[in-house]
Amino acid sequence: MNSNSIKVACSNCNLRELCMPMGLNDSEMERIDEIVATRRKIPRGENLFRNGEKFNALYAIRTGFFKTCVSSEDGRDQVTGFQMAGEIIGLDGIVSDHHTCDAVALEDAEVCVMTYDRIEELSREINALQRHVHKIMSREIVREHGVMLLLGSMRAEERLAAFLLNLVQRLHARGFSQSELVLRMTREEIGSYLGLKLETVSRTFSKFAEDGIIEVKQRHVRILNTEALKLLVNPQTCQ
Amino acid sequence: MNSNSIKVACSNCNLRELCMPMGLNDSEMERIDEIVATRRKIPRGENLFRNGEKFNALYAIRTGFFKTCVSSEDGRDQVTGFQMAGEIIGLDGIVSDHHTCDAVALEDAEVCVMTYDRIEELSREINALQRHVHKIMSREIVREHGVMLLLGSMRAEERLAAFLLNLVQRLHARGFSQSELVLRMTREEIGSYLGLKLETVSRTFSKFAEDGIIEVKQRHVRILNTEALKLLVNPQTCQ
DNA sequence: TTTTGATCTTGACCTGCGTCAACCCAAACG
DNA sequence: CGTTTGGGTTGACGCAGGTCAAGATCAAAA
Repeated sequence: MNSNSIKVACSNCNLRELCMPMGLNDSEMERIDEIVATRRKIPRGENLFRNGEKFNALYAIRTGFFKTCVSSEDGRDQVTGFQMAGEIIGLDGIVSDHHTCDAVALEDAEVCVMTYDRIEELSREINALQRHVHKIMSREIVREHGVMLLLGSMRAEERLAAFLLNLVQRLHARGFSQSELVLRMTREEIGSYLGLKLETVSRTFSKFAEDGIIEVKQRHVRILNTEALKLLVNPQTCQ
Repeated sequence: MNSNSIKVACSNCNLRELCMPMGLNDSEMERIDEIVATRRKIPRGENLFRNGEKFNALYAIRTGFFKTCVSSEDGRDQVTGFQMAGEIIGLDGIVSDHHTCDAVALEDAEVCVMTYDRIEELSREINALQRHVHKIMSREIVREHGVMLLLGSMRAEERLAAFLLNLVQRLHARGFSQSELVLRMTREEIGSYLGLKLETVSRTFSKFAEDGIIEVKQRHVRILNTEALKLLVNPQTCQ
């Protein structure tokens, strides 16, 4: 019984509302614990998985921050998302049994490794888990719809405003400030995600700062006027 | 026993490889048939479902052609996909129990209504179905990654080329020509999907036609030079 | 402490696509 | 059979954001 063995259990993980189904009875909870085969630490800058690798597990982020990105054959790169504690990555691998994107840790991270076989097995027996898995995938589809809307129809300021609001909202749900955040990614990565060049991201940050909407010092951002950001994203509605 | 009653069965549907799992034994196949509760016809221009409506079923397209679109509160609109026979729509509704986008028939269509409760139930018992459902959702996630790459990093010509190639490829898989297609959507809908204005779509079609890559007559498109299109999408690679 | 390399900022200029407007075309209809 | 109407095309022009280049800033290494 080393110090790790008690920690590897969803039932006493403080992130369980984020990545596990709710309303389980004790025996179900016990079984769910079996899903997490092992933990894995990923130092900043390293890959959790790479495009082309064999898929065999989903990962629940315990600590740290990731980006996922796809790339076309000719080297074009697109960040498809930023993931934080409690979120699940690896869903892209199910369809072809191989991962189709890269997942890179943007800070030292630790993930729970959940083998897909075990998830399949258990979700046949525990209805709540089955539904939960479906919901996680559906949520990802809906999130991506939102990104498509952003990439397809918003201007630079709107994109960056939406991005910041989304980030603080998710951080807030994890107990962090509603108005202050530390960006774990570079301007270039933000730009890639938002379909902008890094210079445009930088300029837009400066513009927001000039307008008194935010304060920026390198990767530290303080939101001074949330309403103004919301207004930027939804010009007509909030007037 | 009316003429309809024999038709409502996946086991003798010619689209079954497209929307159902493979390698089932007879008794499993029989059970799968139960998934399709009913069929529904949607005339051109009508909605299969709308944003906000209660979710309770997924739909397999039997005939016809759909678009799905999301819209922001301030009326911005984004086409998130075009779906054809054998494809499944409605996955967006699972996460919140309500649909989060609109599905509109672009030509008279018929869908198989598969209630979600029944899918859940059966996929607990039939492993192949469970895996199939997961794969369908994962495939949608991967598809959307591709769209994000397109929207985030491609120029107009590249986007339209990728769009055309994707369409013919899917049509070809359904037994249609590799080089000829009839667009079921307007220039504006193509533009919305690709993050372009309809004028740009029209101009780019004309440009392709001038360059001898395609022939366009209204919504009829004939691809004269597939390689040129591929080259546009992947400038470096295919040289 | 200095050096180095990565990241970020800012300016000047350019261009791809959006905007606006006029016109064309074909199917639907009285 | 002319008219209407929704969709498509094309041109002229402007601008948001890309490109290129020069510094600034900061953290890690030496």
